[in-house]
Amino acid sequence: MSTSPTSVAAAYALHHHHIHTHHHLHPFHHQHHLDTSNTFFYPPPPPPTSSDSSSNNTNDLVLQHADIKPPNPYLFSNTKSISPPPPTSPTSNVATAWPVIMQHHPHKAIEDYWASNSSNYYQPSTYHHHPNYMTNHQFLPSSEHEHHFHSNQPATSSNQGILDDNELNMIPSRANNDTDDDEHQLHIDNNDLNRFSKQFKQRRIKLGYTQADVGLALGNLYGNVFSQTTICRFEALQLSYKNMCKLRPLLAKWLEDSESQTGTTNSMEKIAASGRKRKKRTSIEISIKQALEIQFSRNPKPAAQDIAQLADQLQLEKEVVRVWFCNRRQKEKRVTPPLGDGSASVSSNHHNQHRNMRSPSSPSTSHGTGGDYYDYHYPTHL
DNA sequence: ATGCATGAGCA
DNA sequence: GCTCATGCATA
Repeated sequence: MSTSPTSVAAAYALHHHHIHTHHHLHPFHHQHHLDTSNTFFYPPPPPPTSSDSSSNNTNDLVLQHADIKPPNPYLFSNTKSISPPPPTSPTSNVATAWPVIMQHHPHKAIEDYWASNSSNYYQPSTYHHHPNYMTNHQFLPSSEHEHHFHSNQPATSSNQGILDDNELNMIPSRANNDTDDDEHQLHIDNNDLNRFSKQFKQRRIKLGYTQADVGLALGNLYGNVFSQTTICRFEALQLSYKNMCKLRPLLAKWLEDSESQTGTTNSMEKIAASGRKRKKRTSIEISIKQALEIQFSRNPKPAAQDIAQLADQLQLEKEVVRVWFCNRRQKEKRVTPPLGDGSASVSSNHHNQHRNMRSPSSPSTSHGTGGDYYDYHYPTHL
């Protein structure tokens, strides 16, 4: 909150080219859907004051991934298709294969589900089904790295003083704390990410771009667009460690390019909606959420049967409950996980992930801190 | 900024 | 059915 009212531009353009070849002037102009809140505000004339004091260390940010190819002019250029982006940089596991994958293969079960709940679905206005949309899944290594997460940094509160302006100091964190050897490396990365994300946000704002703009720009650069949500989460370190690492080089490059060519104009358009129905977001009552939280603290991975039962008790669809748990688990894996109260910590057999101890005081009671959303204090559960 | 959702890929 | 990346819609 407190963000400028214009901060959210939830429109996406999908007119990026896929790597190989063509581009196209996107045929879609989706003008509606610019509902009130999601207005478009395009990069206001970047007040480029290059050499901003704080940016003295520009390199500090953009460098690390030397693999990233040099800046290109096609940033934000709507009309163009630039030549193929770097298909094979290391970082590019991220941007390599760009199959235009757009086939839907509906799972039978889902179809059935839809059929029986048609009223709960609507036509999404997404670019997901656009031919140029690509998922990043394909080039993702594979899921292993489970053990890389627990290094949670006190992202917010602990280092408030930081980056006030031109400070680039590093995050205090547990620098000298060499508890875990194998984790050592990770901490470094985490600090790096932490610092980067902050700087990124600062500069992004300085350049006058919204999170949504950045997402679109990445599409121009690499061919794959990202949503405002993703950029937001990146800045807030609310992505998995791996995901953060994957996006960092892309964002670093964008930043570099943007800062170098101030003044470029750009235009982005949203593409038309298409495709399939999307389930309406179910709103789970706060009390129900509390119950779910309690269950989660007891067993983050309930069996199908448990889910069914829970769903029944809570009067929710089983699928909703299942998804809730999936999302909840994912949340635990973010670089900056939700703060939970110690008492409810997950049992988990594998190395217990230390949650970030952002505020020593923990929370289970209603404290006025900003933490809120998850500060239900588990009422002695069932 | 974030809650609930989708879908690919894997087991 | 899970994980993981990602996003629509909304608070």
